[in-house]
Amino acid sequence: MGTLLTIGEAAKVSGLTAKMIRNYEQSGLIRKSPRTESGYRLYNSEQLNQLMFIKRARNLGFSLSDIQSLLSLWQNPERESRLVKQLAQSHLEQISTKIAELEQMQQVLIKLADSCKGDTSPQCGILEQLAQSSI
Amino acid sequence: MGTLLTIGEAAKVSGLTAKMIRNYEQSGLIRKSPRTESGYRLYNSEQLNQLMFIKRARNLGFSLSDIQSLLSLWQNPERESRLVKQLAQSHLEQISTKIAELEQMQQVLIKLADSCKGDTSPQCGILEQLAQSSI
DNA sequence: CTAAACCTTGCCATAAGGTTAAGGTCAAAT
DNA sequence: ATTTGACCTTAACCTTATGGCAAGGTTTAG
Repeated sequence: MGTLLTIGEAAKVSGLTAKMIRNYEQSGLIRKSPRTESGYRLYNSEQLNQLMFIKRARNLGFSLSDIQSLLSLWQNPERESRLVKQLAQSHLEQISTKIAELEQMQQVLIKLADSCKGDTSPQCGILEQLAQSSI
Repeated sequence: MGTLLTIGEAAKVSGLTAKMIRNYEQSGLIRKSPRTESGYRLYNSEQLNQLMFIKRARNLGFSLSDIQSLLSLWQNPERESRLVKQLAQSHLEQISTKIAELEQMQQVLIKLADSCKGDTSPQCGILEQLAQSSI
């Protein structure tokens, strides 16, 4: 139960890197971990759960700033789930916006690429349209 | 025909910022522009066309490094259009990959958000799943 | 003549790390 | 007992593509 992991072990288990864990500590996302006499960081299972929480949230694209809020809500037993959902939906909107932007680029790029034969001749619709049109 | 623009005017016309134009010059993307006696940069129509080319390529999500290649191909009358098309298609692949990643996040996030009532109670499926599941 | 609106360089900050350096520590093998 | 190799420490710089600010010079309009 009381197993303590070094930063490398915690990194391996959580899927983060040791560097990320140190960064999260320095930026205040997680509390400073206790150290051995020689200065090695040690992580208990509670802190490991926090690290895995962070890893999962990063996988979903949440910013570290959002994750700070999520961690704080997670640890507050009197939270309102409304605030959590707001965060998630705001993030979802950003994702949708980003997808729409990328799809717009994709459409234009496909048209451009179609207008270029892609052979050994210099003639190329991509360059022509980048040079002239109002894309 | 021989109109010369200051950096602020060139920025306005191209849609870039003066800061970006200076950065592009310093990073070697565009050549150093001529200056007035007092040191102000001046842009002629050819350089303005380059700036607009850059702006359009940025709007399509090309990196500055890609744009360096595109500019070089554009200015080389003996280019092979094949190389231009390769660049565009490689960029298209990156866009598709990014879209797929975002859509994956989107799907998971929608499920998570659905599992949270979003009211004034602390109970929240988003936090629960970030805390436990293997997302 | 002066004040606003330009322009200049240079440095710092962002997000989220990766990389490298220079050095301390620990455990196992010799 | 010592050495080796894997691990840990901090610090500092690199990345991408800008934004922002400071401190100062220039130009233009009133």
